[in-house]
Amino acid sequence: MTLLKAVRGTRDLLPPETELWERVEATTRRVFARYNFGEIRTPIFEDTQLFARGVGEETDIVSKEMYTWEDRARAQSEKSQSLTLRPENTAGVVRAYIEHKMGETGLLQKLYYIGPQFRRERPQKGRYRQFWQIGAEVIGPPSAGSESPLRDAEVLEMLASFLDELGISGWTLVLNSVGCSTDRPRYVAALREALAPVKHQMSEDNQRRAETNPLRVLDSKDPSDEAIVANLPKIADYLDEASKAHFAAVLAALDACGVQYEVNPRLVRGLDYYTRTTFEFTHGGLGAQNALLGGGRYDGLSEMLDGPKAPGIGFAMGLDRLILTLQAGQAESAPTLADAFIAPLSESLNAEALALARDLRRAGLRIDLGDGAFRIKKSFEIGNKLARKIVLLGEDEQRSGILTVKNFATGEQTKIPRGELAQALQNS
RNA sequence: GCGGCUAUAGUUCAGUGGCAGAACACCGGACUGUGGCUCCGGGUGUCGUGGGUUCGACCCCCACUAGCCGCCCCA
Repeated sequence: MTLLKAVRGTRDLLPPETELWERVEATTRRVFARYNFGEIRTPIFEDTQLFARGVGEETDIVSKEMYTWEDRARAQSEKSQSLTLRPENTAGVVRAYIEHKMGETGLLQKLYYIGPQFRRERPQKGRYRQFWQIGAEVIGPPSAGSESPLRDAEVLEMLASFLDELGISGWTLVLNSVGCSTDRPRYVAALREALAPVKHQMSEDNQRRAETNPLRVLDSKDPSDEAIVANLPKIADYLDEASKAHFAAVLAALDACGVQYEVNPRLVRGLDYYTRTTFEFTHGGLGAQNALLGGGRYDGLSEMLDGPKAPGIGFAMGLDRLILTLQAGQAESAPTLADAFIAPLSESLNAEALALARDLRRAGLRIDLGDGAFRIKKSFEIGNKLARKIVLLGEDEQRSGILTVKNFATGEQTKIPRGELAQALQNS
C-alpha cells in the first residue's frame, strides 16, 4: 500500500504561502474593479468541441495537452459526450457571452476571471498541470466600440498598473500586430514561400516548424538560424491599412499615458484566434518560462463559435509564475500572528475560555485558543508561536474578572478587566 | 513527447559494500501560574517504489515513480 500523493503536476498550496495568493487575488479584484470589470466564473470543464474550434485543432494544446474523457450516456436517449478540463479560459468566456446573448445589451462586456486551468504538459517549476490563471476579456458588438484600439491600450495600461501595484518591477511589455483575418493567411503564405529555398539549411526544429507552423520559426531561439530568420518577410509589411492604423493608435495611446513598451515584429502567439494586437509581459528570472502573461485581440473568435460578430481583446496571466516572481523578491513569509492566544489554565475553564474567545472575535480580533489540559509552560510556548499576546484565564482571573495579559514582544504583563479586554487588545 | 541531473529524519543536507548521521525543527525534563535565552535527555527513518547482483545493498545494476533543468510548446 503506497501512500497517496498529489498527482504529477498538481500540488497543495499551504499557509502561509496562501496568504500571498490571497494578496494577489485581492489586488486583482481591487485594480480590475477600478476599470469597471466584473467577475465571470465559467465551468471547469466544457464540451471538447469548444476548445477544438476555439483554440485551434492543430495547436499543441488541443492536439496533445488536453485532459479529455468520454462522459458516458446514462440513458438510451442520452448520447455520450466528449468533455475536457479547460486548458484556458477565453473560449469559455466567449461561449458564455454567446450563450447568454450578452451582446444584446449593446454594451461592452468587461469580464475577468481567476481560476485553475489544466494542461497535460511535462511539469517544471512554475509550470503545472493544474495551474492558475487570472485573465480578463473586453468583448462586445462593434457598435459598442469593441474594435477600438483604445480598448487594447486600456487593457495594457491596466496590466501595467496592476503589476506596479503588486510591487513587481523589471517587467517588459512586448507587443506586435499579427494583422486581421485576411492579413495573416497572406503573410503565412509569404513566409512559406520565403522559407522554401532556405529551410534545408536550418535546424531540425525549424525545418519542422516551417512545415507545420511557419509563424513559429520567427520565435526561434536557435542562434545558427538567426541570419535566415532576420531576412524573412516582416508581418508589418503585410498589414492592411486598417490594421496598420489600429496598431499605430494603440502605440500612441500607450505613449500618451507613459506606459513603456517594445515592439517585437517576431512576437507571434500560438493560439489560432489572435488577430491584430498581440502582447506579452516578460520578466527576467523565470528561466525558460519568462512570460508572465500574454494576450491579444481576437476579433473573429465569437464567429468561429457560431456567435454574433463580437470583437474582443484579453489576456491570461500565469498566477503560479507571478507568485514565484513575487517570492523571488522577498524573504520567506511568516504566518500572520493572532492578536491574542487565550490560555485556560485548567480544563474546567475551557468553556469559559471559549466564551471569552467568542466575545473577542465578535469584536473583530484574530484570536486563537489553547486548552486547559496544557501545562502553563506549554500554553506560553504555543502562544508565543501563534500570537502577539497571551491572555491567561486561571482560577484568580475567573474569580476576579480581571485577566492577565502578557505581550510577547515586550515581556510586559498587565491586568485588564474582562469588559475592557477587547478595547485594550485593539489599541495595542 | 524527448534529453540530462536528482531522490537519506518534519526541513536543509552529509555518508560508507559491514550497527543510519549532523544542523535546525519537534517531544520530554530542569520549571505544578510564565514564552524567548540556557542546560539535560529523546531519532521521530520503508535511505522514493519494485526487482537484481552479493555472505551482506542506503551504497553497485535494471525498471518504475516523482522533482528539478533544458527542448518541444506555452501563461
